[in-house]
Amino acid sequence: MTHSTAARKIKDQANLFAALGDPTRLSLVAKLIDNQLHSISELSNNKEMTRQAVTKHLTVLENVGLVTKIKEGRESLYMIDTAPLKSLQDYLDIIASQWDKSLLQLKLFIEE
Amino acid sequence: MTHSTAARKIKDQANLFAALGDPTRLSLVAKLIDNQLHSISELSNNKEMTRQAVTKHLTVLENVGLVTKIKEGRESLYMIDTAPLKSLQDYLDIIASQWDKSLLQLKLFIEE
DNA sequence: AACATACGCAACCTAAAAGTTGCTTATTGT
DNA sequence: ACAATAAGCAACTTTTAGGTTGCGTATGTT
Repeated sequence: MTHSTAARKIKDQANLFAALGDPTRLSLVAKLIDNQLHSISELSNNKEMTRQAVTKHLTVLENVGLVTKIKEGRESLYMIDTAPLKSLQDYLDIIASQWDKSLLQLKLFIEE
Repeated sequence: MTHSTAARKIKDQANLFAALGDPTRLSLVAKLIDNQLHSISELSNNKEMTRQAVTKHLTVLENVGLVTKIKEGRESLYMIDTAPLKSLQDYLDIIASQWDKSLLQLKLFIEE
């Protein structure tokens, strides 16, 4: 329940970035972006690593809310959730706007 | 010069995410966003870690192009570069739009 | 000249991430 | 019933990230 201090927030944000900070997980997101359900063994195909390794990566993505697991029969199906991605977009927008504001203030300072 | 295969691209992108995937580096970016030059020792203040640790984090940020180092006298001054951030924004936009497109196709499929 | 400040370099430690191997369980197909 | 497929669990190894300590060097200050 992530009790909301500023340090907590920045840590959550960092965890989200970190979840995407791995080539394997990034390619998993790319595969899942078609909005379909994908099983673990399907996602493990064409990867030069074991199924268990892929499972771990999927768990990392799940822990930050980027994917959801649905058990169906003997399969574990994963689907993407874009809400965290939108959160990241907002974060980057804030940084960018903050930067623009600083630039403006710098300009005003120089011209005064 | 990062010879541009698809694997290379996804790795670069992952490195960029990974660079932001640490609370310390995220707070460094927050400090640098004021568009001013900041020395290492200044950036090390109020942090419960050594100057050398901060230096390492700055190097990570520098390696992905998020900051630039300028040597001035005995000081090493860092400034932010937002180009990589914009690249990340573009990346997230692409993912989001891809997701929307998939949703549309799914809707069309269901309705046909 | 003497001292303090700012930093670089390199070796080292430790904890966590990434990945493997081996085994077990549950589900599906024949 | 039997074989094959899909996945979970746990122990283990290896690599890397994050951080410290110690020392040297350059620049600034008095």
